[in-house]
Amino acid sequence: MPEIRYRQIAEDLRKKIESGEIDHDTQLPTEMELREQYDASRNTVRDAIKLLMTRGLVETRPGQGTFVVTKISPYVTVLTGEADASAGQGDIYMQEVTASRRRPTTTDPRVEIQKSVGTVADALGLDKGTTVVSRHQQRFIDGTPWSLQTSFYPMTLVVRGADRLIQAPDIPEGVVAYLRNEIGLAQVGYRDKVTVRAPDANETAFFRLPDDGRVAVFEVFRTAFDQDGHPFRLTVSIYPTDRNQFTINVGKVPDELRHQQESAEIQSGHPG
Amino acid sequence: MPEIRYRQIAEDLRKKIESGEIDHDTQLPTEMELREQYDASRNTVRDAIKLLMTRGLVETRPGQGTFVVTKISPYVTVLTGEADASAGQGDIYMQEVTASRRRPTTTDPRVEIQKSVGTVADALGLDKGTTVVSRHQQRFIDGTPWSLQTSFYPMTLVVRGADRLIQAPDIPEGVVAYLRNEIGLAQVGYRDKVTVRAPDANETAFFRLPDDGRVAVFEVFRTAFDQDGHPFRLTVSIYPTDRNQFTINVGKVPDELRHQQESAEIQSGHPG
DNA sequence: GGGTATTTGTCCGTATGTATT
DNA sequence: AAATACATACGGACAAATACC
Repeated sequence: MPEIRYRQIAEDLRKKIESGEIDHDTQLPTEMELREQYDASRNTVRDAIKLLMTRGLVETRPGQGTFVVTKISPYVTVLTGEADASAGQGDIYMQEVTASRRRPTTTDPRVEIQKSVGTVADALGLDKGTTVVSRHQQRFIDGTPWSLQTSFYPMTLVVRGADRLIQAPDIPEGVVAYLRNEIGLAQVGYRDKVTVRAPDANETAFFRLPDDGRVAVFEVFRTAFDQDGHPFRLTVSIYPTDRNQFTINVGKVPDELRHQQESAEIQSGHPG
Repeated sequence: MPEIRYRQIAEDLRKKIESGEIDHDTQLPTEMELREQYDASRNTVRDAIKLLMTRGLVETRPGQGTFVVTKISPYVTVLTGEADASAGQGDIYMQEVTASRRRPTTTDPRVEIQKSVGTVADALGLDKGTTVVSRHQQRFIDGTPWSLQTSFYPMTLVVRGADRLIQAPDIPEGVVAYLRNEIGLAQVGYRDKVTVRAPDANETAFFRLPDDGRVAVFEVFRTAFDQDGHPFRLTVSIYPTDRNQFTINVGKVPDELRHQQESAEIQSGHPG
């Protein structure tokens, strides 16, 4: 154990939190009170609190105090669906297994024509700088920001006749079904790559994350393949790690009986 | 943009880093130099550096300086293998697609008899407190800590004849193959749940992570099901998020041609 | 709405400790 | 042993956000 003051204080507070002595969503003593309790300076107490913050145990609210964070029941996304997913609701082809009545809503896609950068060109098997169509959406669950999603398609698909990719703000039957019906392009499989990184400024704002990099985000790259084994779409989805989890089913698995924990809590909800 | 001094300084440094003006693995100006450059106090400069640290852009080394972090090429783990995985090498049943010559090594399992806690009992469909066998392993790639893995089996499997679960330190043909041959229990599928959380003290030490909670860990729960649709194993695997990534293949996907980036770097290697 | 007390956020200066070269 | 650079700890001052009257 370190003899360093602010770590000792943080350790002591951590124990009190995890033992339940200080309950969820309740307030810690103020910095002045802690300063007296531990006979340390206010800055040292603040260093201890900062440590607990990066560890995700507490949060501070200016003008109010320091509070033990409330765990929110996570959104569950199943990454293994049908390979030929004709899931039907526009670009939302990832199936969601969530608690009862949770329902995702989605903004209309923002459609752009772009030069493909390295990552996109790489995944789609194109040369860097090739023109691609991007369709960007914000997704919410019960009104709270859930995910940012951008799909990239080679411009050649539009040339081949799928012109609604760049026209229609929304494609009700789903892009996969549309491409199959319109130009005979079928999705036979996809590959997901899941990584974690710090959020950028846009993501921090949209998800209302703390503006230091404490809460990381999942970055899911989904590359879809057609009947010839060629990639024809890259979808990049971003999810905050503090309220999301993924499920992957392989082989024969029973349906998930979702024993919903009673302690289901309202979305944390900084009053701000 | 905020008029807050330490955020301005952090922003300015971030731009210089991301524009490449300060290259990877090179040193930033010292705190004293930054103090003069920005005409701020040393503490304010340090606040800026702390912000860049939680965002994972720089790292500090006492006695040396502040350095731009070097991204390390990630270990890639494929979560979708064969449902009846008889993968052959003991408890390592997750297939690894990694750069050339990377090879995992594994410690002998530490075998324990435990009372199942909530999570384990839940996943295995047992009552809380039921006896289970746990087999814990540390896994390395090229000698660097890669993953911590613990598998839980109901004690009833041992009663049914699979006594090497509690005896043998290692089961060369793999636990799945052993259970099939010994007691006719076949794995027909599994379900993975992937979450991210802050590391605990053990994990921080084993992975040699910074001792604040900056670097989170993946927590992968794999529940394996037998031919009757009953869960018979829970495996919990921990991976640091800063050097791991997961791949999920669904449907028909081409083999991955791993265009290894030339910039492959040695493991970051805090000299500590 | 306004004013005030409370609480955290920012910024400064200084001193001393610890790790590395 | 000495110099350098970051880490810890203290104290003080003022700003900003919030709650309450």
